[in-house]
Amino acid sequence: MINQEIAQIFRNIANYLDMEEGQNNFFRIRAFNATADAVENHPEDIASLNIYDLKKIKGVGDSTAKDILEYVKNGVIPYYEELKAKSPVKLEELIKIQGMGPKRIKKLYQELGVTDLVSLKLHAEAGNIAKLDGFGEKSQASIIENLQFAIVNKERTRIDNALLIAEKYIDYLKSKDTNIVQINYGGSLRRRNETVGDIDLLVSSKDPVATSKVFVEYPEIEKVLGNGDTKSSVWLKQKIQVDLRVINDSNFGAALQYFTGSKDHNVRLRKIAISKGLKLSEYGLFRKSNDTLVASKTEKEIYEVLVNNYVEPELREDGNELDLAIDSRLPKLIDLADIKGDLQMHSTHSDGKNTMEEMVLKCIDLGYANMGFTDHFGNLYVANAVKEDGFNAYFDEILALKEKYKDKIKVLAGAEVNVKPNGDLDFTQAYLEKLDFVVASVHSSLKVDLKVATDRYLNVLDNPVVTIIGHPTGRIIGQRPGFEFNYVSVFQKSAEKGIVMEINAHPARQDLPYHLVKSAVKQGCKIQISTDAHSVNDLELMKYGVFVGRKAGLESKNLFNIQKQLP
DNA sequence: GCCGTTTTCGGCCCGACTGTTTTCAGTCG
Repeated sequence: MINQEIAQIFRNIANYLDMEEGQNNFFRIRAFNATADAVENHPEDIASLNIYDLKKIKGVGDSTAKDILEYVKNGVIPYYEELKAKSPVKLEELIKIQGMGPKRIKKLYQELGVTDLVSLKLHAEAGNIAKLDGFGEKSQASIIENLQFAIVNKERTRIDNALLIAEKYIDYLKSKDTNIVQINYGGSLRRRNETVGDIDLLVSSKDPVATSKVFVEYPEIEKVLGNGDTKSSVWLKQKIQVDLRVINDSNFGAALQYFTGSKDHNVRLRKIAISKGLKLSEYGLFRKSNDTLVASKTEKEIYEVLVNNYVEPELREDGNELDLAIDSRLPKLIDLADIKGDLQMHSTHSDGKNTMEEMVLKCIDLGYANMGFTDHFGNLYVANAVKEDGFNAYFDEILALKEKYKDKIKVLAGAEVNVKPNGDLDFTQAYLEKLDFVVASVHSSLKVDLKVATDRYLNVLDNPVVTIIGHPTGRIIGQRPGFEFNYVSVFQKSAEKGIVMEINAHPARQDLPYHLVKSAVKQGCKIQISTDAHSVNDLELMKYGVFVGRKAGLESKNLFNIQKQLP
């Protein structure tokens, strides 16, 4: 995904414009920032879009669409290069420092000749900054302190880590402060995005000041970034920012709605409010004519007044979900209870940490109706894959467990078979035909062009033993982008052949990603959510796959039911 | 620069916090 990279460039452009002398750039600056947000939040890789699709993204217009195409083609945006060349200041590195914006950077350059982190440090330590108008001792001290933070790269945090951090923080707050009435996290974490930039906590409290104080006393804090009566921010040792808002309990719903976003969703919802003679803010939904309160206590009331139906947080992205709500066509989203089995897991036969029996017992614990072993098959050296001579030992153990636990769970014999570059399966077909099901997964030749990747899948789909395509894009979040293929033609063919697309629930994969799940379902594919567990504990990662499914609008009827396929 | 159910021009969100002011500018979300 190139989105983040391009978004950052548009932000930098906005910041350079903000530094320009006397120009009235206010709205252009805002437009560039809006484009940056739009690009960053767009679920598809924008490198794969043409000019028409780019311009369909709200916030991307003629000029920025051309910039994006230029960047994808040549790796530079000429206008940005011009701005950089014209400016003596290394804005990109200075702006990373908390509290430094375009105006201050400009002033420091004009008065002291600060152009980069080195000269900034020099002047701060020499005490020159405190002498400037608009700066003081505190600003100078904070610059010195924050200089070390500029080096910390603010990477996005994977949802599983963010969720753990948020839940732990909430537990701490609840245990230390009895003034708290309601507490929840909002933002992209609540919308279940695959990664989050920061964590937003929302609290209603009988004593906001006391709650804010408890918030900044959390032992995991590395640095308090701000601390007011109703709003505070901290940077944790886990390298993630957490923002707190404290509000009245009577408008908790309105505030939660507001702070859950997304921005696009909220903008559209506010417009709907206006069209009904109402106005929506974090303080509630009000009648515009006389400011009387219409709703604020719960999100549900607000949504019901505005769009007839409650919209689940996972769906609140581009605003189109509001049309579905108005027409009462929202999907009834799956939840964890709809998951009846797990069809991708590994045991000690390949690279798993637990024995088959330990895995079976855990799946019984989880209340599943079925489970399938899918140890690696083929020439996957790193994964200690099962070879032809190991097949019987593998298969017989599953048969024994199948018999032993037949009253409690249906144990299935499967395999995760490696797909060769040409789309053939890397195992003797006659063995595979004995299995209950086969997951075909690509583990190598990940860097191929679209045509090769598409043909590879089209060939896999012709093999009658294949039941499920495992982690279809091959991506690892934060490490590698995965390969692209012609989604529509592959999904169409898999729907025709009754071959199922996987949502690999492992938080490092979340593959298919939600926008591709949408596309697969649109083409008629069934979806299987599996954990790809390599240990007993990994079997509990299922919820992350359910999050992806919910974001995609998945209903239980879209889920694969292997029981129906078996004799 | 972007946008449009008042559409090709004329609008474009705003409030909390901080540090510096003595009523506000800059930053941030």
